[in-house]
Amino acid sequence: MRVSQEEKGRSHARIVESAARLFRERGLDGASVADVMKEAGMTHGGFYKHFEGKDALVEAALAIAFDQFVAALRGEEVDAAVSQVFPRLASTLRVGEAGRSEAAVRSVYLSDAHVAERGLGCPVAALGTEIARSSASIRRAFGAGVRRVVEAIAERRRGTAAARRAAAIREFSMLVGAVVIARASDPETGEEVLSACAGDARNDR
Amino acid sequence: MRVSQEEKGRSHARIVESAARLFRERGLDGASVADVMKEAGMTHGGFYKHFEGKDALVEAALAIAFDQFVAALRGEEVDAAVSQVFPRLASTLRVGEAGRSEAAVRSVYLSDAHVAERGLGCPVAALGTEIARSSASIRRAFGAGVRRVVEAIAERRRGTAAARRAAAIREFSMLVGAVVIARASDPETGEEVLSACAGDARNDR
DNA sequence: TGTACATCAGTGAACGCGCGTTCACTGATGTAC
DNA sequence: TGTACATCAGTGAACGCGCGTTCACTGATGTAC
Repeated sequence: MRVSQEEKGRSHARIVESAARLFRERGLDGASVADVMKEAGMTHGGFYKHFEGKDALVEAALAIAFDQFVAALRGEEVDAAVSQVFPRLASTLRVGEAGRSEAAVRSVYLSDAHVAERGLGCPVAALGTEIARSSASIRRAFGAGVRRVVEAIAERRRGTAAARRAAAIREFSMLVGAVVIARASDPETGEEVLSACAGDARNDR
Repeated sequence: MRVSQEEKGRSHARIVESAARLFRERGLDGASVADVMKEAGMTHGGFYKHFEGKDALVEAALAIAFDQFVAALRGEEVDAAVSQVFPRLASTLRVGEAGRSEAAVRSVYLSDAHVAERGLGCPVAALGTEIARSSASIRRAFGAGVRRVVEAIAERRRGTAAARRAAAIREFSMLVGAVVIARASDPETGEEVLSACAGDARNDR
């Protein structure tokens, strides 16, 4: 039966949010269109009234996953579930003070909560290697998300614009690598990697 | 028809090597058992004379992918195709001198050749986020590979054993993150990330 | 060393299954008058 | 404001397809004597 335009809008939002979580949890291949529609409280047939196909859903899901993640990095209001994954960022990171602000991003990104919660965490650490094999259009959307993340991290740093940006890229790369490795390894190896990356280089020299 | 034990051994090796390349190129889900067997010059039915199932093949493929990668990092003899991806490491990195040796690992890992050649490059950057969703047994094999890589990188550094190891983990995490991001993004974003990570932090301060 | 026979690596058809997508249908919504 | 009708969001069965795995079969290899 037909539903109202407002109801359709709400359905659309539920589909995208379910996709954003399920893709990060189970991977792009591991979450089917039917899984996403079921999670959104519908049956799979109606999906094509909202999207051209699965690839379009992936792009929409990536966009809101990056929205949520960047908002958390900026210390903006995020919904309750997301703020459970990035708690300290949401509550303390609005402070402009550079040193502490940088350290907070690192410790929250490498936290057990974030490593354990793929579905609500960083889309790069959740999906990176699979996106690399996706269409150019999906990779363009992903790259745009990466640039927004880099800007959010760079804002918390000192120095010239170029230096802050380069440092933010190096920091983000290390964080992504650490969480990817930790999630893909046995717990002991994972914990060693996380704690080595959580410490600053100066502590070990 | 039955073949000799030597022939079976050669078949086994061809299957594992095809798998090691195809899994890295196409992903664990993207490369089927039939694809791997075809690449090895056989039909899919015979696969189960060699492995219990696809998971066992994934473990064997990861083991030799890490073997090749660690050998390249150590500057040991590797086969011609692999040395095309890691050329400078194979030829110059046997030198024990720390500073230059570290820089060589970084520049080779971040090279265009490595970023472009998923199939023969670092298994972590090629498969990390998919392995994270695999069985505990596969993750244990992966973690063991990660530890071997960390040891190979740590050997090229100065300082106490613990400091070298921690620094190697941070360096490897950054390299993995940078290549994962570069491959998953549009070319412009990818190049910015690679060049920011190739430069040392001191250049931007 | 030769012979008879059991073994088993590899083939290719077949299996059940879940996938992305299509389609005829339903009935409430939105619109034209 | 009320009526008649076109629209279309959502349902659930069905599609073709490729997947991992199984199986009967073949015939060279390996072994027992």
